[in-house]
Amino acid sequence: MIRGQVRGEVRSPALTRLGALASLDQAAHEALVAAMEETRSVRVRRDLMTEGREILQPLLLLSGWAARVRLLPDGRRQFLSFLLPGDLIGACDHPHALAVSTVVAMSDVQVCPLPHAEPGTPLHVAYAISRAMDEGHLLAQITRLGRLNAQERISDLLLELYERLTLNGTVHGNGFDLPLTQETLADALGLTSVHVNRMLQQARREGDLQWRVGHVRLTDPAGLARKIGHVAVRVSER
Amino acid sequence: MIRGQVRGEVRSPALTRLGALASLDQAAHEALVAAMEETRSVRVRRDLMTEGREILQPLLLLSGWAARVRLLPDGRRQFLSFLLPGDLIGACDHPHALAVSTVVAMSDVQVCPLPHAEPGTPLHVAYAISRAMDEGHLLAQITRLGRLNAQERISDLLLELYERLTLNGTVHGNGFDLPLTQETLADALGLTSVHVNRMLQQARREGDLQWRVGHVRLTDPAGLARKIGHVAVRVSER
DNA sequence: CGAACGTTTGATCTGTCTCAAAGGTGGTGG
DNA sequence: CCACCACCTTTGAGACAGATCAAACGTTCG
Repeated sequence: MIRGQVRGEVRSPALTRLGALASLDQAAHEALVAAMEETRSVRVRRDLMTEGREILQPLLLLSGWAARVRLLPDGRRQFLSFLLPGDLIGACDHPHALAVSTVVAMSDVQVCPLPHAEPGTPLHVAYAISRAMDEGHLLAQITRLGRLNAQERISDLLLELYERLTLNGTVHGNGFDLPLTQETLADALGLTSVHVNRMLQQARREGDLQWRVGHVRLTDPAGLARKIGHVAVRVSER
Repeated sequence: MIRGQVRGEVRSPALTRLGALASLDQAAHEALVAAMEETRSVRVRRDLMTEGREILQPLLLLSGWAARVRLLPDGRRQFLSFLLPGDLIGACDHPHALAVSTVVAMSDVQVCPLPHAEPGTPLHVAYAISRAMDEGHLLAQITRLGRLNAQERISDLLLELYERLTLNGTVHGNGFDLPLTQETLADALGLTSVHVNRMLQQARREGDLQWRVGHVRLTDPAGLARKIGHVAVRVSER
């Protein structure tokens, strides 16, 4: 149990999230502190990992947002998923693993090497759960793109982000910072920025949300979820 | 090394694939044979796993096709990915894992419990690679739905299936069996069956492929890949 | 032979895209 | 403190890819 009763330095959204996935023990705490010694900052728009290149070191995202992205030869761009504090980056466990997607910083971010976890330990469990949730988010993204209309896509994604950020304690009064432009949102949702703009206006008119650059507030997350049939990702009991 | 020089009973597309991912040793071979003792058949359209329910036992798909699918409250359906012989089903390693998607049999299939693999063994590596490829396929699906048009989506998916089936040796003369209707294809590609039909006709007219119920042949896979900018999933060196 | 299932066709409609330009807003330097 | 620039957001008009609805046509198989 590290949450709260530990020196200030290790309190962070990233740790709040990992602690929410599994009750971390002393060993986990030590591994985290050790890894965080090697924290490094990466500027917005810089790549953290490149598709097709070997993964030299899996990372833990400590602060800021990143995204997995794929670029088509003709310039089309598709964001595959967003990575938030506490998310693992490039954690796969076979030798000479290649990154299956590029990971780019959506804001200035801090990352550290992924703390080592012995099989069977709480931290190891937290990683497994994190990976399972990641997969759940990819499936949600597929469903969004394949079968939801523009309006639903936007609400569904914002609800996902709302739920994920709630896990690491950075949602306040149903609002949260989101370092995305309407253009990046569009490239995540398979839409154009013009259409995203119009749909956001409509959502505001209907009172579903408030938007200003870098920040959204959902008026009534539960109600919105009901309205569009959104269900949260669940990967283990309770 | 099991490929080929082993009793007939253990030659199968599923094993060919696993052997292609990592050079399997005697231990792997024995684990596979043991697990296959408990092979069970599942009828087309039956569920192999249900979203939100605990995964009692991870499975190995031995023959036939399955698919991960998500159903929306109003009846919309989205196929998330297809599972082919040699693919793992529900292999995640945290306690009380819940299935993040329903898995349904697209044809009559055979499955067995996932053979046990010790960390560090070839079979374990094969599983890790298989999971990484699975993730790659999900990312490909996201890109298809988000940024490709109808024509490209169809070609891209067929190319993926072509490449995956090549891995387990069931492609002959650039053709392969595919137990999908135009309707199921549509639900995988985020289109309507009517539109899939028209785009398939166009592809045939352009000489890209031949289609008959349950079977496709790609005239020139490499050329088609070039034409639409398709790239195969790669997760490790070589 | 009939029923079930999958494919094909036609006509019309609409959600989203495209292109193009104007309006806001925040930050930086003079 | 103002002027300017870069970056977002907003607006309008028109075009098009793909949806919708409805019906007919083939096959396969019991």
